[in-house]
Amino acid sequence: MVCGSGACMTTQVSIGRLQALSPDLYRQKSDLTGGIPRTYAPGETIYDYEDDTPRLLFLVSGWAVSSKMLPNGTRIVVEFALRGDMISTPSLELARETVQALSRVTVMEFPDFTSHASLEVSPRLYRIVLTEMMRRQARMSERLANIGRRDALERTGHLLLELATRLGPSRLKPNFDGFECPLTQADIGDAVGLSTVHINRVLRDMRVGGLLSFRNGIVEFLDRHRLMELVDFDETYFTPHMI
Amino acid sequence: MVCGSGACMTTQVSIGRLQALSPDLYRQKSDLTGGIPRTYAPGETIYDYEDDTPRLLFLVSGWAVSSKMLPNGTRIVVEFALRGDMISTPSLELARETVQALSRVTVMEFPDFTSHASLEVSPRLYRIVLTEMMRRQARMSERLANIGRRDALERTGHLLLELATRLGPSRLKPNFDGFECPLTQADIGDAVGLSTVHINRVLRDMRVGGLLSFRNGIVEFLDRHRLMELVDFDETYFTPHMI
DNA sequence: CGCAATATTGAAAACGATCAAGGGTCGTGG
DNA sequence: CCACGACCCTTGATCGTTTTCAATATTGCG
Repeated sequence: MVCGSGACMTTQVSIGRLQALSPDLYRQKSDLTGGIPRTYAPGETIYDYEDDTPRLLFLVSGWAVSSKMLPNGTRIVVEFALRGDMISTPSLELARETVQALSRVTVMEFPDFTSHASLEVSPRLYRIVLTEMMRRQARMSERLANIGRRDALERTGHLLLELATRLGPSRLKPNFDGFECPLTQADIGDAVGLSTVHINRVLRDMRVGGLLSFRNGIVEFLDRHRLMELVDFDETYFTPHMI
Repeated sequence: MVCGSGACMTTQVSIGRLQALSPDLYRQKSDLTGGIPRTYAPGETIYDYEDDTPRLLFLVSGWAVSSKMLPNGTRIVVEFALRGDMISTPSLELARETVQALSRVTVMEFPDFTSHASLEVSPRLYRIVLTEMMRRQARMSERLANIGRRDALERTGHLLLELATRLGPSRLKPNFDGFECPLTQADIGDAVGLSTVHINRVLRDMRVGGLLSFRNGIVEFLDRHRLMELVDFDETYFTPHMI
């Protein structure tokens, strides 16, 4: 479905790179020493439940998608992972999810201590993993609500607003309300349970309605306030804990 | 939405009761000593993110539902919890979920060690919580796929087959393939993202099609094999890890 | 420059929601 | 014992949304 583009490359991750994480995350995650940094190109598979042994992966920069294929040939996106997110746990194996890079991505890789009873693990490390899993569950719970009980406009609006909120204030240009977004319309459709064609129509309606524009990999909120009202998006769902 | 029927009652949970858990679960969960047993009547609220302080709750017997209300007035069911499931974590607070009893229910309650950095916690306890969260994520991931990429028949078929698989072999009568199910059609609709009316029609179609019957709180598989094929249900998704 | 992936639009059809009305069951109180 | 209300189930008719199919741009990239 997504064409991989070569083998995984291992690189050095400089301190500067790690500090691309927000201050809070950096303080917390920097406890995770001994990880192996790796980078992936867009389209590459980072983790595949079928081939790979469980390990812990933290996304340092870039976008990744965790999805699964169904027997009927369709795909469902379980979540889009952003910098700071833990993108792999043994649960992905249970859930049969595959993680792929959507942009150039840097991850830190750790051995999966949760499978080895013998490993002595610091409570602090356990706490970090637990926290990440709780946040993931909160995101999944929100996605469930999105797909299950909202119409097409609300679903796509919610998804893009969620991503904007999780990314934090944009640093693209001054006075620009939006973000760089490597998703295709097919990705969005697979995330909100709609066909690609319909995502296209919904995005057009939003554009002509002066709500938001998504072209050439850039999402711009033309009127974020009105969009939030229209899809009734509650920002406090995602702040401050979930970001 | 569901009328509570009185205050929560605290009772003794005999060893016999705890052993209602499957052997594996019992062996594992019996490490959890010091919990407080409680029982709830159908319709009672077990945990409400708005009122309650985080704590860990394990379902010993009965059915519970974890759901959330959306600003647009609709409800989404995040999961149905069965015996052995951990039904409350701090993530429910993030995700704004409420847990209610669907039948008479017994739970074991523990303080939430994950919020208190000071608490010395055994790695074993951490492991149990982690395992439960992984299983919950796997279930949520499956529910996401169900709602997002399947039609009405497949969704309801999958849900009922999943519940049957998680419950294990029925002990109702010999040669009976089915289970006692305290869900209403509205519960099912809120779990799979369909209207109550449509759930009703789908169940009728399944009944007249000789696939399954759900009447008076009893789900009976009239032809489980054909149903599984029709909705292409892959049992290995749920066995053996997830049960 | 050319190919492959992605985006765009229209028309027709399928699917599920909604509205409306009625039926069954259970528990409670007169 | 029956009447009543609450809750849940059931069915028909209609409406609206979203899917599907098909054809045509457009974009990105080697």
